Amino acid sequence: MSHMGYCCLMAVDRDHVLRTAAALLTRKSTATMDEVARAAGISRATLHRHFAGRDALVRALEALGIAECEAALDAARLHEGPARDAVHRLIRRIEPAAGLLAFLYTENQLFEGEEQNAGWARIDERIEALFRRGQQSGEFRIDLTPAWLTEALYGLMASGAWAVSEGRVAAKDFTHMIVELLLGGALRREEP
Amino acid sequence: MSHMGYCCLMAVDRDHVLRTAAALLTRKSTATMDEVARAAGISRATLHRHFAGRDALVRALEALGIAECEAALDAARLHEGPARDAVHRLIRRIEPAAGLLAFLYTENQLFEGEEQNAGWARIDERIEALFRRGQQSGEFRIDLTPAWLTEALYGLMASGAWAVSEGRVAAKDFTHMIVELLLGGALRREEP
DNA sequence: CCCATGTGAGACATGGATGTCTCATCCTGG
DNA sequence: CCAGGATGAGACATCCATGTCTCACATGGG
Repeated sequence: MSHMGYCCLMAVDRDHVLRTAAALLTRKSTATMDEVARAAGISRATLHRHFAGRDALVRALEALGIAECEAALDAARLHEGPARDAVHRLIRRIEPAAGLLAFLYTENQLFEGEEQNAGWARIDERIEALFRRGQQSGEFRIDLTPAWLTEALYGLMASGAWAVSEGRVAAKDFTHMIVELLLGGALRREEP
Repeated sequence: MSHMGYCCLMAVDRDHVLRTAAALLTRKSTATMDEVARAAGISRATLHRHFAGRDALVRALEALGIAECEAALDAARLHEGPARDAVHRLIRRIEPAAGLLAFLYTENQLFEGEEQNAGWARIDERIEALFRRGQQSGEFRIDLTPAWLTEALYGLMASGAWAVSEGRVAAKDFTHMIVELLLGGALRREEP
């Protein structure tokens, strides 16, 4: 416990702050650093000690989102079994992070010129690969590109997260609504 | 031409400014008033003469978006013919405004407490009615609520607009991608 | 016990966007 | 030609979020 630093509190707090910030920014993406701090139950000074500025906070949030996404990707074991079941597992696993992802998704829309975190490219690639596999196995229709299906998945997750947070959709239906809508469109219709 | 006011330029310019601002804010939602003005080819002073502040501009943009939406709703004649064809017509008609709608959709997410324009409620209701009609006629599955289908339509339009603007999807495929994905999910599968 | 570290509260300066105002210019219609 | 409205350029003042710093406190370990 010597070289680990002062105490174990720092890492714990950092994670707690991060998750609180994610929850707040999901609802109000323009929240002030002060609001973020108060939401986490700490002062603005302490918040700034952990994350040097809003940029750093958002970047940390991005890293968290990427990590949770990749964890979900791993846990869903995308290359096993039918692609449609893999999509279902993916969405189920990723649901807890949907709010954070929605925030980051819209946030990234205004990064325009700047290069974005390479993690997103890896994630995009893995999801696209899943849809491609489904197309090659004949499960998914081929007139919708994997890139579009991936983008649509992001859009539906954002819509779903917002709809839930505004009470237009029950939280318990989240996964079902998204899976059914996305798969119903992505699955090739069975011929009569 | 006497009581119409000074000259015809003002109204024309107002519309031009509005559309330019819509195009810019669609790509960069944090654009400065100065950037908006320069994009429209006018000075910040003149922009401020037409729209007293950013709030007023966004509100005007919102009114424009609502007007275009309702025009699309009218033109699509939602209560005629099969519901699935009506959905197709709606998306086709609404496509030109998709970028603006995407901007307003995400913008509205942070209006949190404030009451939002009643126009959105009317539009939501008309779209939900369309999905409800499709469910009652047996065209659409009933396990996805009209509210969710409406929300999903917004989300897919936003995703589609962004995907097109970033070159991940061809602009000419916009309507097809959205209609096929949404309807494929909303349509009841034909029993084998 | 006493010191070190983390923290909260708050002051202060800074920067960026915005609202407002003035003035010179331009154009157009009478 | 001339007067009035509209515009562009720019100067300011202001507001708000942010970055930075100081100081007092408390808490826990040596």
